[in-house]
Parts: sequence; structure tokens; C-alpha cells
Amino acid sequence: MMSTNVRVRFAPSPTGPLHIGGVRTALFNYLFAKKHSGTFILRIEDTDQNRYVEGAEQYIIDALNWCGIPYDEGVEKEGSFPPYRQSERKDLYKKYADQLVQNDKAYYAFDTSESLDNYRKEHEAKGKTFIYNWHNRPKLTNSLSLSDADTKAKLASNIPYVIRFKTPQDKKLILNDLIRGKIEIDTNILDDKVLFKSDGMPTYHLANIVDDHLMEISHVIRGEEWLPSLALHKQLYDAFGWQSPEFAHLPLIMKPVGKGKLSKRDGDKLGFPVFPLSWNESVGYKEAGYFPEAVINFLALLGWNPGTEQEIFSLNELIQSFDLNRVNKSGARFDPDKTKWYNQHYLQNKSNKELANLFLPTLEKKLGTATNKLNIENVERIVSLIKERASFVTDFWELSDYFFMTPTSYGEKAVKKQWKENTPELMSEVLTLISNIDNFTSTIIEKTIKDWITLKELPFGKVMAPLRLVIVGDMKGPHLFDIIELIGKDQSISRISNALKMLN
RNA sequence: GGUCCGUUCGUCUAGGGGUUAGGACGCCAGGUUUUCAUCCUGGUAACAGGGGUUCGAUUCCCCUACGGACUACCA
Repeated sequence: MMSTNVRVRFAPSPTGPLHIGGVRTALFNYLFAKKHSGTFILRIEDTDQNRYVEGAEQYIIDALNWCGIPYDEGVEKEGSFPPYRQSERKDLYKKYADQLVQNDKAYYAFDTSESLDNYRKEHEAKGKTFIYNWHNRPKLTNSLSLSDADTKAKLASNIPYVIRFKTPQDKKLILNDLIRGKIEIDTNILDDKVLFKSDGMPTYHLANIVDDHLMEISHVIRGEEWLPSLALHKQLYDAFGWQSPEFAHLPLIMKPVGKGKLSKRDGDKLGFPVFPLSWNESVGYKEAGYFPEAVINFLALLGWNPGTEQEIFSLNELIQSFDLNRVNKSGARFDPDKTKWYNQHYLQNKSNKELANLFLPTLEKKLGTATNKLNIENVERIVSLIKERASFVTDFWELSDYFFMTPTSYGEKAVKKQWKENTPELMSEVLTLISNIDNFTSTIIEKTIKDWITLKELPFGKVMAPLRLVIVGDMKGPHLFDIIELIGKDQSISRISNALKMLN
């Protein structure tokens, strides 16, 4: 079945940042290509000059690279079929449109947008739908309704025109989708889509088919929103006499709550990113602290699964397991909680060293010049103690600030519960105890204090709880003696005496 | 409105004519950790409805309902 070279493309429009749904489409294309030792191509579909957004193309490239799914061929990485920007292929399309007109597969239409709008409104008022098709063609202004002479005259006088596809009448199309199987369409319900615009640019439909053919695309993997266009596209291939690629339409990603597909607003409302990288004031997955592996992993499992109970996949494992046959048909609700869980998982598996380095910029920001005194090994040790309670590197500061700064306040509830009448006295004794320890390591400190507690026949909680409160500022954090060792003797002493002043 | 696509726990999903309908996230409970979290164990919870076909249907077929996409000289 996969005898021909697999060549797939991701073909976004540079109209803004790449949406997470777009990333998934790119990912599935990438996985499919790699699985079959094929080529993954990036083509920029910028035929609509009005919607062009500065920087969007670079954003798409950066996003793909950050995700770890770079393209093999495309803009700035020219392969055998340049250029890869449709605006630069502009001159190409006209001749294909003309070819279709010559072969009676398409025709010129001179109707203005306004007149068509009026038709639509009129029909709508009557509860009907206006379609530019076989039924309405004769009433409209086009080379099918006009005499040849009139058509020629109009063309000669530079009246704006478009080229429309001449949809055949009374034909049943049998289409095939790799995910959905057979789809039957009656051509009579189709409209004569514009292939070539009056501004001299092709529409998506024409450019897409021409380029996919010229670039020898073997499989078109795209979002479900294109399914209704499949009939047109298939007919276009037939009209040109070209072999059509295989098609696979991916299910959409839906809102976590409510109706419809995932949008930027959902992210703003529920507090999760919808873009891979930040765009203007919108924070991206990268900036929110997600690892690309985590993003790729949860995206891959949205609408696809391997049929096993495996949930964690490296990119290579995804490539190995990926199969279009196992892509679901129905839309998948986006689940921010699960994405968070994935990130937590990947974070736990990272080395302390790597995490410490990722944490460093935050520390520099928070501590300013004091960062100079930071010992990277200490940061690594701190990270090793706190990482299991973090989902993101961005959680680190809040989880570890007391390692770097003396508490300036104490948890109100904790104070109420742990700070009893005889606590100051006990803490004073602990202070003395600590002052006298020479070999200041976690185990020795622990032994010293616990021995003393046992000797005095005190309840452990009476000492341990307030000590934690005094050192950390609240009833939280990792093993207390590890913290004490890390912050050091002087700092420990000063924290205890500090608290004795503040809490009395 | 029209056309097309879809429908298994709250969510992502496995499964498929006879199953205690499986897993994951979330949530809840217990255990470990003299804190918090992690971790472990357990629990909660689903085949949209109605008709067929069949000895038997969640699984196959039809209808309804619901959801989604499309319906531009946008992609």
C-alpha cells in the first residue's frame, strides 16, 4: 500500500499564531511521514493578502522547531519543489485555471460580490439557500450564460472576473477518507467554487491541489473542517487528469467546557495556553513552563491512541506506534488537567542538573545580585528536594523561596496551632543545640535534636512542628533537617532567634 | 435552514455479537512520610433513546435526539 514515497505537508496560512490544533495536525503529519520514512513539508498558504500577518510565518517555523517536529522541506529549507510560499508561486496558478476553462471544466464569472450578496440575502429572507450551481448559472453573469462574443468583450475590457469550477450535474461521487471510510456525495448539492480570484490570486482550493500535485504529495492529512471540500478537491484532480493523493481528515479539538471547538478565549478563561509559543500578550506553552515532550505527548493522544494502555510516549515511540487507522472519528475535548499531569511526569524524569539550570533565570530575577553567591550544586540539591511537588519549573520558586530568604511572616493557622506557651523556651534550647553542632549535616542535626527530645521525654510534635514553622515559615516542605543543613548553621540560628522575637 | 461527519465513565479512550465493559486524568477514601507534596492501595463513574436482525446486542441495520464541521473572490 505504501509503495510510493510518502510525502506529506503541513500547509498553514500565516494569519496569526499557530493554534494548538494546528500543532496537532502538523504532529500527525510528521509522525506519519517519519513512520514511513517519508518527507514532511511545510508550505505557506498565503494567497489571501488581506489576512497576512507579519511574523506569523516565522512563528509557525519557531513553533514547529520548539515542539521538536521540524520539517524536512519547505520555506527556508528548499527541496526539489521550490518555492514553498504560495505568494511566490502566484504565476503558476493562472495557467492551470485557464487549462480548466479550455477543457470546459471551469468558466469565467463576472458577478460582483455585491450582487451575489444580494442573491444570498434574498434567498435567506425566503428561507432558502443561494448556491452558485448548475441551477442558478443561467441567471448569473458568466461565460456559460453569456454568448462567446459577450464573454470575450468583457474579458477584453478588463472587467474583473473570477474562474469557477463547473460542477458536473447528476453525478454521485464516492470519496474515500483514510479515517472515515467511504463518503457519498451528490454533485447537485455542490456549488461552483471560485478557483481563481479577481485579484489574480488562486483560492485555497486551486492552489492547494496544484501544489499538492506538483510537490508530489502522497497523503493529505488535515483537519476535519476540510471534509466538506473533499468533493471539490477530488473533482479537481479528476478534471486535471491527475492522480489524487490519499486523504485523512483529523477530528477537531473541542473546548474543555461548553460547545464548539477550542479557541483562544477558552485558554484565557480557564487559564491554559492555546499557543505553543507566546504571541503578543498571550502566554504560550513554552512560557507557561511546559516541556515540548509533554505537549507532544498529550497532543498525540488527543484523537489517537495505540490500542495499548501506554500513556507515556517519546517522539520515537510515537513514530513507531503511529497509525492513521487508529485515529478517532469524533472530536476530542481538550483537558487542561491531563496536560498538566503529563508535564509533571516529564518534570519528575528530568535530572536535577537540567532542572537547576532551568530554574536559574528565575533565581537571578528574584534574588538579583545575591545570585552571585548561589552555588549551583546547592540549587541542584534544593531542586532534588522540591521537584516532586512541582508540575512546572515555574512552580519552583514558590516551593523553595525559604531556602533563599529568611521567612518574614509565618502561616497564621500554623502559628495558632503550633506555637504554644512553652514553645519559645524549647526553641531557645534547640538554638543552643544547633549552635554546638560542628559537623553540620542533616543526619547529625537530626540525631542531635531527636536524642535531646527523647532525653527530655518530649512529644516529637511539640518540637518538630514549631521548628519547621520557624525555619520554613509554614507547615510545608521537604525533610526538615535537609533544609536546615542546606541553609546552614548561621542562617538556622538567625531564623530561630528571629522567630523568637517576632512570635512573642 | 441545507449538506456531510460523529455519539462508551465528568474528560481522553480500550473493547466488540455472550466481558465482573479495561486503562488514564480528575475526584473521594485509606496507608506511608512526626509537615506539605510525592508514592502505594482501594473506591466513584459510561455503552444517548427507540425500533429492528439475532437464541443473545453496548457491538450489525434503521429512525430520532444530541454534538460538530462546512455553507466567502478566508484558509
